[in-house]
Amino acid sequence: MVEAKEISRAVIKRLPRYYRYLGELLEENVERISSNDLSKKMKVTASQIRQDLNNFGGFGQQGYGYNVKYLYTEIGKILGLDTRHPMIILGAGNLGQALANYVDFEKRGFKLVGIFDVNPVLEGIAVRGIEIQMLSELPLFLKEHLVEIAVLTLPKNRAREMADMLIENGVKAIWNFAHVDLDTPDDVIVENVHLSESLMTLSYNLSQYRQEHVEK
Amino acid sequence: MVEAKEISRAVIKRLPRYYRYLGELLEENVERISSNDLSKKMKVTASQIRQDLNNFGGFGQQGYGYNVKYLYTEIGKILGLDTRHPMIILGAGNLGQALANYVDFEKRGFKLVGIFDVNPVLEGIAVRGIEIQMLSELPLFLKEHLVEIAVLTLPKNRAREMADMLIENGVKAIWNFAHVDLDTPDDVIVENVHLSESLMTLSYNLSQYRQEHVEK
DNA sequence: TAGATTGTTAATCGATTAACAATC
DNA sequence: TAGATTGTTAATCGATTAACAATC
Repeated sequence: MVEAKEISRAVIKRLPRYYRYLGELLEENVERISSNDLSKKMKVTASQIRQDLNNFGGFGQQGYGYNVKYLYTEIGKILGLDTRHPMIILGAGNLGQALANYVDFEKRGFKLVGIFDVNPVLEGIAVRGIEIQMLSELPLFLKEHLVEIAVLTLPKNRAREMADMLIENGVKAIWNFAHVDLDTPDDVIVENVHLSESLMTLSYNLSQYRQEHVEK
Repeated sequence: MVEAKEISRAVIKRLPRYYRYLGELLEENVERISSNDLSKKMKVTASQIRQDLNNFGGFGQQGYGYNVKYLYTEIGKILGLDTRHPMIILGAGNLGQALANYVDFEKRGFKLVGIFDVNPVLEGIAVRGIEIQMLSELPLFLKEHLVEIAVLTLPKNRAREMADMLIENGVKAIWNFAHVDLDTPDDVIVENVHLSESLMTLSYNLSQYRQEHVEK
């Protein structure tokens, strides 16, 4: 059977934040929490929390609230953190290496199985136990290994061709740090992280605030 | 005089993307573009483009469209990219160094003036001409230099205390890569980049797609 | 049982799209 | 002038908040 109702992007974007807060509560050994208490911590409305969670099922109990551990586990499942996701990184520059070294990913099921770069100087250098390979070896690698997620941390000119090659070889999701919008078929998931756009948003808010508060 | 109407967050988040596409058109020596043609390139509605831009003024001309260079420049101004933003990085790990090395920021007015870390091994090492200093030197540095933006690329336990210290010393904006929500006064701008949350969103979409298309 | 708090429906608010008169 | 395309108002759609009956 196929899940019918489409869940809005806005809701999904909020799930990881719920997951983070519940994880913290769990570490503090909090057993249960009401939508009201959680709403105060997270600075959202209790109504939104209940509404969001009920997209996926009734995780709470009237008069009690939500069991922290249970809810944490369930959201983890919804986010697909209970399964193993083999992942490769394309581009072993600072950003690629930063992501490779990020321990938490492994905990959440994101298993780094390869790192690739064009720079021959980097060949063979190990990052978290994974030796950097040449990008030219990637097509063969993809034929021999199951890779679910590819992380693109390379310059934008190379990103597009690499995306095409990845898709051709069955990669199903791309975490894209290059400053381009990739053109991909519907069955390939793309999640963009455009850092420069994030910084520009910050810059806008800064200029805006200044204009509103500092009379010239 | 103070700008009255509040512009929605959704619109602001789209501005950098317009800016990017206009920059590309500019490089291709395209002189003018209609909202309709741009909408096809960007895969948004023409209506949205016109609506968005008209929040800031009438940049187009009936029967002609928009002058690419003019619009590019104007959006740049709106985003505050025409002014210099002195910036420091806290945390000189891979991520901090990746951001420090990102050339484009400098082009857009984001001027790196300092890098700080706790690790004494890193002290004095230069990244893009800026020597890494110890975090303990930061309060004094802030008293002697004007810093507008601080980039937080350090572990979450340290992020919160550092944010407090930065704010106390007059820093007006924080680009936060730590996995915490900072508690800051209204006049301090915080832009969060929660990478793990982005990856979880990707993971959700992957699991979701699989459930919808692969019957068990 | 009484009190607390969810799940869910209804009301409100905001954002997107459509339509078209204004105008270059 | 005729054609193109904006700027802007109105209509629609979607997301958030409020309210409350259901129920633990």
